[in-house]
Amino acid sequence: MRSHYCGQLRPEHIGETVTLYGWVDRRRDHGGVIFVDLRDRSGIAQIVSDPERTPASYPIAEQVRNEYVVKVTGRVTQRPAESLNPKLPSGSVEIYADEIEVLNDVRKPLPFQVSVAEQDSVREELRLKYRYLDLRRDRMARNLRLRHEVIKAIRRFLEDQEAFIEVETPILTRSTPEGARDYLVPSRVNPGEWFALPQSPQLFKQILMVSGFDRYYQIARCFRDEDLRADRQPEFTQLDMEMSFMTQDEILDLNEAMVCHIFKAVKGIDLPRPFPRLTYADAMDRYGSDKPDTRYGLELVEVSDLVKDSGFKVFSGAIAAGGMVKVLPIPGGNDAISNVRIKPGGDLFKEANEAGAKGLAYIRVRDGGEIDTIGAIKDNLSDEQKQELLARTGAQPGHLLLFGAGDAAMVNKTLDRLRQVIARQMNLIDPEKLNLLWVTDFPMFEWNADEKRLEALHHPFTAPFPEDAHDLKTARAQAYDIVFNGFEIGGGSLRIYHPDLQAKVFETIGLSDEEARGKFGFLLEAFEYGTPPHGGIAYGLDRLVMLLAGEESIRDAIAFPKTQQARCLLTEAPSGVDLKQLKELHVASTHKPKPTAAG
RNA sequence: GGGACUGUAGUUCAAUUGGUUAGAGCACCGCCCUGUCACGGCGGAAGUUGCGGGUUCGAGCCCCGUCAGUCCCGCCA
Repeated sequence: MRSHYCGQLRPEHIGETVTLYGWVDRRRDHGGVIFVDLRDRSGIAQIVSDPERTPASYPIAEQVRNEYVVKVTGRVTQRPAESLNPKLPSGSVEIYADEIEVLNDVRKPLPFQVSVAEQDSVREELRLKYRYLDLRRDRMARNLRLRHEVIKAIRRFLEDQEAFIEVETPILTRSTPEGARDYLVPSRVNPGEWFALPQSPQLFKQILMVSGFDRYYQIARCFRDEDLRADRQPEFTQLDMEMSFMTQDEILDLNEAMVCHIFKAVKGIDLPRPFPRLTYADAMDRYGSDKPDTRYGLELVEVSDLVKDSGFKVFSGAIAAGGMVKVLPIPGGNDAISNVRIKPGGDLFKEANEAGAKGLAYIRVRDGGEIDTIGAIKDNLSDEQKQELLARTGAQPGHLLLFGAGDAAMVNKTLDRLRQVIARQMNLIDPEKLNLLWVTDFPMFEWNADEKRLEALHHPFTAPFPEDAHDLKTARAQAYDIVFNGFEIGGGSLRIYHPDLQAKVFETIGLSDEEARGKFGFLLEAFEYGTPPHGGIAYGLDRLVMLLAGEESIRDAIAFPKTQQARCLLTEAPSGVDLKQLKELHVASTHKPKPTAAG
């Protein structure tokens, strides 16, 4: 006799006598024959009980109701073909039960329907409060198994094929140099001192390179105390990697192989290699984004030089102020997008407005080829300029051209948003497409207008290209992001390993030697003992799983996620604590803890 | 910190735009039928319309506040 947990019955088990455990999905009895659908990882195993053969089982089976936990012993048989409904997730085998034992009851009614057939959308609040039931549902169970398969594929590839080892790094640690708020933990034995939960294992993995573990990885939990989004949780999982003695190209190549291995293992898909590589400058130029969705066209065209001397002040003024004018050409946009939507009050205007644009100039190319546009363009651009515009943007009859004018960051942000919204609305996205690409050559720094200083775009240990190192302020970094269908799923860089270059970078971002020593002196000291050239990458694992599962929220890729208020509805964390606990931790209470549900 | 949306039976949704006893599907309970798979038939129970206040002859609907959830901006290597 074989014993199975939770099903796994397959046609090759026909004829065997098995014991099966699981949750009953449905129960019906027909003429003394009991039918029980048992939830199974691959669908449904059907249990049949015949009271003529097994009279003793009938009274027991009668108790079987939806969601009850049962143990079934019986012989596996083929189901009659005509009884199979191909639209339902039923299995092709059934068990002729000799015995059905109810192992446990379920409280009724359930907070929401869990059965396989009922996949109604349920309020997320309820799903999170009763997460154990939510995870019993097909969709979530599938997502968690997919997550497991992804992690398994990562481990197989990195450990078995590429000789990486996993090293765990501390959860109780110091603040890392990344810019998010830390979660803090008071130290009882060190009054007044605090640990921080890691925002990433960044410093430890670089130290491991100094230690000679030249191929490190970790499935690492990370914490950032910032506001939540559909794709951001305060506690998330990173695939963290670091390796020594490798060039950027070698690192990208290895990572491509890994990503392909994952897609093959969990989706059975062979991704074409190499992945396209776009420089940051190209990505911004063509898409206005450093994580472009290349599943559709709608590429941007800069026309600053063409309109810089025009009488249209919005254009010429923007350029005079150091900005740019760019066009988003939309094939078929003339019909698909009405003026109402572009003008104040319209949805596209609002999108542009939220990105910082004051308005949206446009040109329509009517189906006959004649041009229709706003007055300011009509009056202030010559016919030659208009024709040149059409030629430059490849505009054909039916095109709509939307203009962005102003400082480069705003123009790119505006047109990037419009590009995405319009692609979605005009159904330009092929759901079958899986576009992976690298964005490389990021700038080292970006200007922080609030603090009036340069800031490391990636982090301050990122190495510049050697040929750019003479002028760090404008240098390109040896940094790279991997983008999947418009989502950044990972990013990394080669690191600085020479103290004098590191000092120059600190100087550039206005960090004094003293401050740098204070923040991560231990790392700088470690670097004095023979640091190998090294670099790495980190992937947002939850986000990757979300995308592979076709979900739109990272919460659907995490077993026990937090709400947008960073609360856990299942455990009701965070919660107040006893004053006694606070005293032991040398923490003064200034806020009354919120009353818990328990009172 | 800010903007938007949502909250009605266990659940998913209705409620003719302020009108009298708040309905339906599924789930639940009871009975019947019986190789069924979203089975079928008959019947039943189920509601402080998130909570508090206000306007009104009258509020699920309007106003104010509050709580919770979602999406977004800010924030986030």
